[in-house]
Amino acid sequence: MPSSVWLDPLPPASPGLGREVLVRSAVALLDADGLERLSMRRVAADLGVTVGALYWYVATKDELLELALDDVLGEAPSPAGSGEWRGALGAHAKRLRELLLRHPWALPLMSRLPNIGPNAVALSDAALGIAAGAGFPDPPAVVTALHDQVVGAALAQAGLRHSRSISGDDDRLAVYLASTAELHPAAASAMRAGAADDVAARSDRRFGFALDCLLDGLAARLPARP
Amino acid sequence: MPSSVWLDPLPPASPGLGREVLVRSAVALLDADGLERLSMRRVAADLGVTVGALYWYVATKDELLELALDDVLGEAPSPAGSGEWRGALGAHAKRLRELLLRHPWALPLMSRLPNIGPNAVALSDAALGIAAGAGFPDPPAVVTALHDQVVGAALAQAGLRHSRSISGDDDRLAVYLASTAELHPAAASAMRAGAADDVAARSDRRFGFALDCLLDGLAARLPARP
DNA sequence: ACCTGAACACCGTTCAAGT
DNA sequence: ACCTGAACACCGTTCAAGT
Repeated sequence: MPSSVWLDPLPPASPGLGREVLVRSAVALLDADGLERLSMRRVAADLGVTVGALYWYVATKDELLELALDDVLGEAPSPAGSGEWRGALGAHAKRLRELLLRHPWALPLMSRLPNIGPNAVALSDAALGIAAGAGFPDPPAVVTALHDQVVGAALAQAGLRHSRSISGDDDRLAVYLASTAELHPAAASAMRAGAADDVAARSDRRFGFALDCLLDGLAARLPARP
Repeated sequence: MPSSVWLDPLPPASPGLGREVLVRSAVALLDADGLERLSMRRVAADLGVTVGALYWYVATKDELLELALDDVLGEAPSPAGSGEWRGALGAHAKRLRELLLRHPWALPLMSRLPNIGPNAVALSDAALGIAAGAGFPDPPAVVTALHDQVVGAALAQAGLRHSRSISGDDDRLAVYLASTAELHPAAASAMRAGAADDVAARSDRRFGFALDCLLDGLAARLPARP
């Protein structure tokens, strides 16, 4: 029976540890060591407490992760509603991408957990408001298109870090690339370029390109204002 | 010291279990129960063998996951190079999306593992060929834009399944929605719609919309042919 | 060459018992 | 109300020992 933390009544403010303390510790550990290395026991150790104590504040590890996910989503300032829609939505997308690159552990969580926390809601509400204000007939479709591009780009960039970490000092990669280059030259040369050291800058450029294309396509579909 | 299965020499064909058997079992279990429930011990049980036996064929669980990821990537037929680029790239994106929706466990893996296997390479090589043939000055940028849109859409849809699974029978969701509707009416009504039962169809429509916008933007940037 | 059996250091979660 | 201590059923990985 799947559920979500956000559906339960808020716990009373307490003299004990408190939920926020758990979440702060979890986010810090997540940022430092990644999703795979986070364990309830590590959070407990970080807080100088026994594992069992955590279960007073949180029913399950997934609940804690839900809270951590929404917590970092709060880092993005709600986009300003004023000004022209294109700049506003573009800036919103860029801020969201930077947030996700700062907290890459949040990406896999979005496919596993509800993600209906208050900060997620506030974020998408603001974006929906901009799209509606611009006159788009289906604001959720617009926001989804942008959101998906951002998440996909952040996920790909997180994945690139792993390909890159094995490329520098390892010449087994060179022989693998040489072997694939015969059948698939274009992909092999793209991978070779991926092993270079300006990955972050190139990812930035490519995201900007994709975002511009998407916004152009959206603009072309905007009905004329009355 | 991170590495990848693909950099190691191929293991000899053997009379024993064989790598392919492990991978087939892993993919089947992954499809049935998801990433979180996959364990080496379950794979071993599925094959009627002891856990330790698996480590003769695979150095680590992550290696097995790398193999499983590339295995399902082989399900997508390489896009046909002939015909006009827009239809070819659009069909490619749609096939990739369907594949990822069939194997949602592959999505989080792409942010954690190298993903440089032969099927991944073949897939992107074919897409790069189409973009290059169309005359785009930077084919990787084109393929990345499409790929990211696909992955983001698939990830969001996988996440929606979780929000939906708690919504049907639970009226705590109704009170949560009511409470957020005051501050964030647009997002709340979008979430309410997300609880309806045509999620898959609406995700299909929205992905088609985003894809069309993106392709329009790309087409507008295509230099005139000589 | 391939596999078993048993061990090691971890997990998430539960729950009596303390304070 | 909050936390400890200890237990339970799991993990991934290693490795001697068997065949």
